[in-house]
Amino acid sequence: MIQIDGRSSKPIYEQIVEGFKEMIIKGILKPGDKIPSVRELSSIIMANPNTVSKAYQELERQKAIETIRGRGTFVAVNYKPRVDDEKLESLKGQIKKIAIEAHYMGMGKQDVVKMLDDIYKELG
Amino acid sequence: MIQIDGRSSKPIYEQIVEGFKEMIIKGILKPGDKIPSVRELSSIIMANPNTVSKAYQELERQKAIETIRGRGTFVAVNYKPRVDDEKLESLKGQIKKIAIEAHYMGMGKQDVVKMLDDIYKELG
Amino acid sequence: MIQIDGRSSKPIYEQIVEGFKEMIIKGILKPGDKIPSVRELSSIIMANPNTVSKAYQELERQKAIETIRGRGTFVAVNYKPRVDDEKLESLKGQIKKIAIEAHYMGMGKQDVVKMLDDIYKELG
Amino acid sequence: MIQIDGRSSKPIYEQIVEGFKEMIIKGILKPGDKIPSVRELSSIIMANPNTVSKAYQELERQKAIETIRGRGTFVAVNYKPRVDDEKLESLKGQIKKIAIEAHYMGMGKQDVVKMLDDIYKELG
DNA sequence: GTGGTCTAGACCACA
DNA sequence: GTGGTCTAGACCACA
Repeated sequence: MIQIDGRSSKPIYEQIVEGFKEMIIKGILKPGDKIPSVRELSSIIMANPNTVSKAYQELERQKAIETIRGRGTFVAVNYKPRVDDEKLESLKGQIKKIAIEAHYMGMGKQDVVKMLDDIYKELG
Repeated sequence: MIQIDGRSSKPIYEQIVEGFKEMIIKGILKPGDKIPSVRELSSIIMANPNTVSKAYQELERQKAIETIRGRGTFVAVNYKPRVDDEKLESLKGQIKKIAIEAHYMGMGKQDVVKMLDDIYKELG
Repeated sequence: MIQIDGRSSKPIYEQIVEGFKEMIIKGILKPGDKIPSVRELSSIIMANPNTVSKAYQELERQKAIETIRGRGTFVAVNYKPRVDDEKLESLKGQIKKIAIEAHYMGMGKQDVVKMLDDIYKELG
Repeated sequence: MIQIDGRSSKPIYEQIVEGFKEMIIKGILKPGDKIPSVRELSSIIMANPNTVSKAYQELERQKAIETIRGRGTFVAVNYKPRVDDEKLESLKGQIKKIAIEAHYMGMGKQDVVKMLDDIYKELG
């Protein structure tokens, strides 16, 4: 299901959040699909339930998933993109960072766009 | 000179590193240009000297700047891009994250490429 | 009849309790009216019978409904308001919380009173 | 400083969140004021640092406070009310609940408005 | 020192 | 069983 890299500098809860969002975008998980309970996932990926819980709460805050009392947790059915000024600014900052880093690796705009192409192919 | 945002979630030392690299790419700083000493910069941006020092060490490790004993610190003159496999993988990961986040903000590939265009215009 | 939102953060049994009290205040349910049995309601709203039972017990404790052995459950006929000090304090706390939250949404006292007006119109 | 009631059914972290917002509204804490560090407050109110941390993160998410790296945590200076549809709906629901509960305590609209008056006097 | 992350483990309300 | 809350305690990056 979700691949967790304990050696990564990226926090586990963040890997979980991104992992689910990626699977949803790829269509591996569809709106309305049930996802594992906190306890289930924590035992699967061998992480503490609190860590998984933190990830789920973040995903719920972002409206990517929703919990239905007594039924479980599901991929949100009515996700509406939220255009948040602050988030947009953050995204721009991240892109700028990538452009700079790419440049320092000898890569120009073409190369970055190429990588972007590959990513989008992977995401389907 | 360099803009530091203490409110940002991005560590200050990282902001310094990125700030210098950005100024170098934009040509505001040219190879051979002298940059402020750790003490100078730390007093200018009101940051802990240790923080500035850490940033300079990172810039030096990346060969973006070089220190000449007794003379000061300078923008590296003969920077050679390094195509590090590990870094390339990290870059790809960052781009994927951006694609996913953009998607969750209702933005598709076109929009991301558009933002990339703007960034490259800004970097000149 | 009663609308239950499993996605709400509000417990289902609480939604049932509030739902009945609202219908009674609105006059949709009148003193002496029969209400569904636990089993009936639980199958209607697709909830666990234990959940409905808990709600009914709470409503009974508050004297809003009463069960007559062998006959069924009914809206209480002679409801007497109870001015419980503890409850009054709790109510005040809830109102304070609303005032604070409203303030943080840029709403002043006027706006809250306006909302209160609307609510009372809705309740009839 | 902040009063925590361990006997309350309201979670400690929520009491902290509300407590700060109340003090800010009352003007006891002003924009730019420093608030205790997580560790300080946790030792003051004798709660676990994690609990305080959770409260601070929530306050930061709500833009009520902000952390400046290496300087500490402060009451936000540029708070802008956010008019969130969902939050507005939730507020309405809470007000309705109050109206219903008040009614069941024999209190009408006038009484609720009176309580609201008192609250706003207290908040200043 | 300061906050962020994580684990282990407990208790509780809810369904 | 399920998620939410909390404690105790550890480790780490950052300043």
